Amino acid sequence: METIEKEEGKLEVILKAAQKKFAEFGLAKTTMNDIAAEIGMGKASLYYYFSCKESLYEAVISKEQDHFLQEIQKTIKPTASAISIMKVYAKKRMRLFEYCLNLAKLNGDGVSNCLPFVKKLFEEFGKQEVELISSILEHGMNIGEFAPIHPKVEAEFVCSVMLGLRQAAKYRMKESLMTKEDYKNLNANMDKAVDMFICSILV
Amino acid sequence: METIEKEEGKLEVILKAAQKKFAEFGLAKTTMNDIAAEIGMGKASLYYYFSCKESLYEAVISKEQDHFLQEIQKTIKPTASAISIMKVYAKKRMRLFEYCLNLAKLNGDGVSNCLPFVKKLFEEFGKQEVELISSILEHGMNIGEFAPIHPKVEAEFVCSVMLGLRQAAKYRMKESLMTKEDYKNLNANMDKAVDMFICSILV
DNA sequence: ACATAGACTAATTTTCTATTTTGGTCGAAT
DNA sequence: ATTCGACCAAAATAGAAAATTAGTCTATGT
Repeated sequence: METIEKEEGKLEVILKAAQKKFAEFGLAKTTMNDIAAEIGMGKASLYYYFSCKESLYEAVISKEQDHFLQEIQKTIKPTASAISIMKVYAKKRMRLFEYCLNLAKLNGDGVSNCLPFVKKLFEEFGKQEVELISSILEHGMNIGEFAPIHPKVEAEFVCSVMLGLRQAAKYRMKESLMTKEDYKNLNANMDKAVDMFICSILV
Repeated sequence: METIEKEEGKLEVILKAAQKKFAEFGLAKTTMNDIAAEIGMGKASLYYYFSCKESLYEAVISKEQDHFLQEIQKTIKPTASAISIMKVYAKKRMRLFEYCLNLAKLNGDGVSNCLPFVKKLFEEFGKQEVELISSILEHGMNIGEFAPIHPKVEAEFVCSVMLGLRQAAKYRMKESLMTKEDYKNLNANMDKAVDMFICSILV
């Protein structure tokens, strides 16, 4: 029995095409045809794998979310100091958003004018990130780096600041698209904010 | 020669009506008729005082801006510690936005999908606030409370965080309107962020 | 001159309708 | 198990018709 991997599963191929098209046009402006055409398939065939457009979009977001959280998890070594983990977190978070474009869009566009199920996806991701940061903070408390705090409360605060800085960057930018310069500035602000936060909870 | 003040100037009356209506409906959805009707005037008469709708809106924003900056200036006593000034600033800023509704809207709504002249108004206000905070930080440096920093850079960072937190709050809120609870949370986050910031630049 | 407003216009917005596109289904083919 | 052409109903789009609205001009009273 040979497990040949020359071909990735069809599902994977579809997801990649969908990821690409959704990132390019957004959920509303991407048609099922766009996605099918991208991989030379018939539109109807997509419905063999996904019950509807929304579920395909959900799968794409889920994929990016998993990738995001998995990559972040890698940076968390129980041996490392919580301080350095938090610092690495901020940096890696920014870099990951460049790959997880749909996730980034979810964080960048307003969530008020979007479908309820998209809002749910965003909130779910937010919750998971709060959870993750909570665990880092707890780790820091356990090894005596951080003062006794409410991990969840503080994690929510940090997430608000990070989300906010991204929004503020979009708000302030000159063109309708963020330039390299904008990203550089955003990165700097993120690092600064996280440093400040860490400083504020040191023992 | 007697200076009777029983009647406020017509210009003032118009500005108040415009402020009210713009705050209620926004720039686009407020008609010159709405404003004129509010004070029992003919629409055409407004054009005796203001050349166009935009200039009337500008005047309203200017008025709120002046009020905002003037009120803030009051809190800055050269004798007070820069630390306390910054803390008061954060609190007063939030309270003032509840009165300067059009200014708050400018800060709350996205600025990307609006007229260029509105974007300019926002940027101008932003600049003035950066200037103001800069002066507070410099004051703090002069009296030896704050470490040697670049006041403008730090001021811009604080403004980004404050703008961002407001945006994040809008992002996270359940309803399309902010509840008392949302405001309470936003207030807490603002205070916390400013405290953190102050802490980060102490000598 | 100072203020005000009715009547008017050009431009913009809104509304309504005809047309196309798109999400989704089904049965046939492979 | 997988793919797709043909089809449908719903949604988006486009374009013309109708209604609002910003702004002007002139007349009128003060």
